[in-house]
Amino acid sequence: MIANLSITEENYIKAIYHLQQTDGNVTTNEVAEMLHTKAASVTDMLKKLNAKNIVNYAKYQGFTLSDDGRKIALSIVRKHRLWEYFLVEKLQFGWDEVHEVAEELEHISSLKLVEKLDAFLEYPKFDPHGDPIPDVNGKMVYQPQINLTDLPPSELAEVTAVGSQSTELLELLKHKKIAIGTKIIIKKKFLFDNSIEIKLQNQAAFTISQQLAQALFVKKTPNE
Amino acid sequence: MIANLSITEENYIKAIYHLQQTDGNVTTNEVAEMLHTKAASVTDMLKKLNAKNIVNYAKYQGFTLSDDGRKIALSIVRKHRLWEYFLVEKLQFGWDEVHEVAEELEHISSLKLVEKLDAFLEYPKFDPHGDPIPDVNGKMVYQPQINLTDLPPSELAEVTAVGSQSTELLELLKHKKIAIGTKIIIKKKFLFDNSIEIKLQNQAAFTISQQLAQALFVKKTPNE
DNA sequence: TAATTATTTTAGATTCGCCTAAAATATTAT
DNA sequence: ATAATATTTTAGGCGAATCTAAAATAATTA
Ligand SMILES: [Mn+2]
Ligand SMILES: [Mn+2]
Ligand SMILES: [Mn+2]
Ligand SMILES: [Mn+2]
Repeated sequence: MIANLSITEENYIKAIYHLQQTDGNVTTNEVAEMLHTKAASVTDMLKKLNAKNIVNYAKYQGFTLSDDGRKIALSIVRKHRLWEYFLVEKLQFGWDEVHEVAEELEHISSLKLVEKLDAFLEYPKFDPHGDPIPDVNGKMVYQPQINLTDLPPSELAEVTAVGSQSTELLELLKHKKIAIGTKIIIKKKFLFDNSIEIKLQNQAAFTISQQLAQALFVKKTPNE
Repeated sequence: MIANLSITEENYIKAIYHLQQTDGNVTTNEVAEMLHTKAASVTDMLKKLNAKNIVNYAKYQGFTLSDDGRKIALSIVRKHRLWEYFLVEKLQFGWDEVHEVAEELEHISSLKLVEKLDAFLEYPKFDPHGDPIPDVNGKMVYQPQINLTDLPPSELAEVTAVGSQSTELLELLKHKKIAIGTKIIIKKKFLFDNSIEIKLQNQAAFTISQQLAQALFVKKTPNE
């Protein structure tokens, strides 16, 4: 059951995992776009992963991860998010700076390292972007959250996650002083451009774009 | 000046660095042996590194690192030893378990990561095996130390470093309760097999082999 | 349904790191 | 100095991961 995969193979497996979270069945072009490579390269890799029983693949039909594939993907996601947590909490990185570094660290193979790191960090449940960290067995906390655009006006909510790790998004959030845990109330929705007027604690209300609202996930907070 | 080297290239550069510490001029076969590869592969890589001005190489003449090459090597050694320190001091690894993991971690490219890690560890000067950690500028503490075989009898000394990171050596040292910092006195040298009778604090004297003695480096301690 | 367009796969090359076998060069022994 | 041996380099090839261009298949549109 011990995998011994190349960094490239691991990156493909993780990409397929993330794509099938939203899409179900994954396509060649989606993977190519996500990994900044070409469709032909993806097909080559799919044949390899299929031969290793990591992916269920039939020509022209799309594909999904096998059970083994999903386990591997979860172990990579686990490492990625644990390292991100380490970078932010222990090394004082900004939450907008950690993704690229974790992209490398997630490929360090030592199992012992992951478990010791997890213990050192005291078994965190969420990474700095609000995404759940799988445990040793691949289990993670399900956080019931909704998109900010689906939050009704006047209800207090708390930011739980962001929809992407792009520098651009995180830069904007930093400027607007919005982070994981920030309390938010929707004041008004504008139908013209789907922009939303929101209010944070101890701050004047301001308006954010539809794009930004869609990138924010929240959970409703008991209005104490 | 930014390098962007493959992991393989980095491993060659580090190997050449270590070999030239003892040998001065380095040979193809030495590198091949250290990296468990073949002489022909080393020649291929030397051409590449020569083209990048990382090594001074002339056919059949042996080679050394260029100034650039040395800088690169030092930055890899710095990362390797910082990570080893991290693994032992923060994650509670044994000193005999960290070398292989650091062999991977040393290739993580983020400069910011190294500096933040160094700060987090409070700028350690030596790794768990007693080897000095280069600072950002490649400078490291010179520790005047001698081989245990050169220590005169009856002089109190302290173990400062070990000559290799092999599991076999570290296992033996653990069993004999010898570590970095351990105080040692030589009781007697046996000419027949160059074995040495030594005594540690609060322990009965025992004899160690020539091979083991050669793997230990010490500094003389003011006999308070 | 048939034609057009989009997607996916194959074919054929390229680069990197590695190998074995043979040739070139250097070293050592006679 | 010449021969034998050791070391290093070259020649030629292989697998992994990538690419472009062309062919195969699927999906969409007319
Ligand atoms: Mn990655
Ligand atoms: Mn994250
Ligand atoms: Mn290495
Ligand atoms: Mn070390």
